[in-house]
Amino acid sequence: MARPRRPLLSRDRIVETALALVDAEGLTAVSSRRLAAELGVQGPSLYNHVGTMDELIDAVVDAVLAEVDTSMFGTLSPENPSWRSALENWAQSYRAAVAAHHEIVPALASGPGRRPHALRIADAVFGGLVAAGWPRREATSVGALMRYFVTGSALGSFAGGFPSDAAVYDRDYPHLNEAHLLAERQQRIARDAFDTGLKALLDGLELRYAGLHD
Amino acid sequence: MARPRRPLLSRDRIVETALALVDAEGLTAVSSRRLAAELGVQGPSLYNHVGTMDELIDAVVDAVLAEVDTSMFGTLSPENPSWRSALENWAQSYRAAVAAHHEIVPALASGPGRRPHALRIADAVFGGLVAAGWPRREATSVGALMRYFVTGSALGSFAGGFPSDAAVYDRDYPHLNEAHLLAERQQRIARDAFDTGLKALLDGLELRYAGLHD
DNA sequence: GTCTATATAGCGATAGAC
DNA sequence: GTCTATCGCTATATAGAC
Repeated sequence: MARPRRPLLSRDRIVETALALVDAEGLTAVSSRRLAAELGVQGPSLYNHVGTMDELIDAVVDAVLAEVDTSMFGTLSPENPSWRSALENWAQSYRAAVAAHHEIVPALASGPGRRPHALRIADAVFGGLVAAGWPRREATSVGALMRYFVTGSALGSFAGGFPSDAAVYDRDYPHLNEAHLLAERQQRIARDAFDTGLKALLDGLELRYAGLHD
Repeated sequence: MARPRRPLLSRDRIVETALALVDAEGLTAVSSRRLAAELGVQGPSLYNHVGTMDELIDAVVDAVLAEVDTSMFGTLSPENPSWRSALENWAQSYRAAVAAHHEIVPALASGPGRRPHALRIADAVFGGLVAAGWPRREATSVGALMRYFVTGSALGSFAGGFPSDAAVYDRDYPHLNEAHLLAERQQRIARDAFDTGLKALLDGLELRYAGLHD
């Protein structure tokens, strides 16, 4: 085939397909040839729409971050300074987005990169906190430390994925049912730890906020 | 050279050299050939001591975790229930270990894997918290959530490394000095966020601890 | 039983034809 | 804008030297 009348590929379609592939088979399944095959195309064709493979993975991560809801920060103001519920809502939304694509986790850690939605999120959080009465310098710290906790939770909870690990469990737990129970139990523990940590963190921040405003 | 009288390689020496290589040139510099060259040996020779390259990286990560100090947890008891300072000390030690080898960060995120020291750490934390009066179920959550925050901080603070990014900054900030200032500033922000978050988290946990014991 | 040598398969990426 | 062809790279398996 030579040049088709209408493009077969687009950057969006590539990113979309790559995310589906990551979800289904993990990050290592994404190679130029494999992904191209999924798109009904030859490997090098991708490079007309994407600079490098690393850049593509970055775009896939950003697509996941696009699902994070920061809308509540936009409603904050001196009259409605409910920053606590905004942070809580955002943290849960972030966790849910990563949980829905847990194979992406290792890539999440590879630096901030150039990820528009990461910036959008950081900006929304910072703006909301300032609007709710946090000093700018404090708001920077709070935004960062909340991000630390949320991403750390995502990593700790979902990294290394259980599904693909089933074979490993098998050696020690010959009954697959038990392996599933183990994974579920681990998930419940992670959920509890996240909720407990989020509450403790927000409680601690309320103390700090009160200390700043007396 | 054929078989030498005395082994040139050992697993420890390989891991040690790999860590030095990671520190100096980053994770991507570690390939079988490159690492073997560093050891004065041919690439495939490594496979006599190491299963796969991934397993080696896991061992390198574990070597970093070996530097994390958990000794204070061993001193906790009903008579000395100072779990707060033990957690604080441990968190700072963890951060310091990762900071000393920040190029390792992306690997830190690739699942728990089989890392003996990670288990040692989790066990020490859990044991100390229980000795200090935390119920077992709560201690599990607290250990996990603290790990979330600490690893998330390490990732957020050190991922993507600044040194190798200098070229990227260059485009927007033609003066290298400014790039350095930027990196330093970013480091100070991360440090502030970590300290603020650690304090808030521990404050929140003290509230919880008090709630459990009345 | 530890190393070297060789070979396979797959990777990202580029060049040039159409 | 997609193709074919190709380069140089990688991890890893296997065979054989000593």
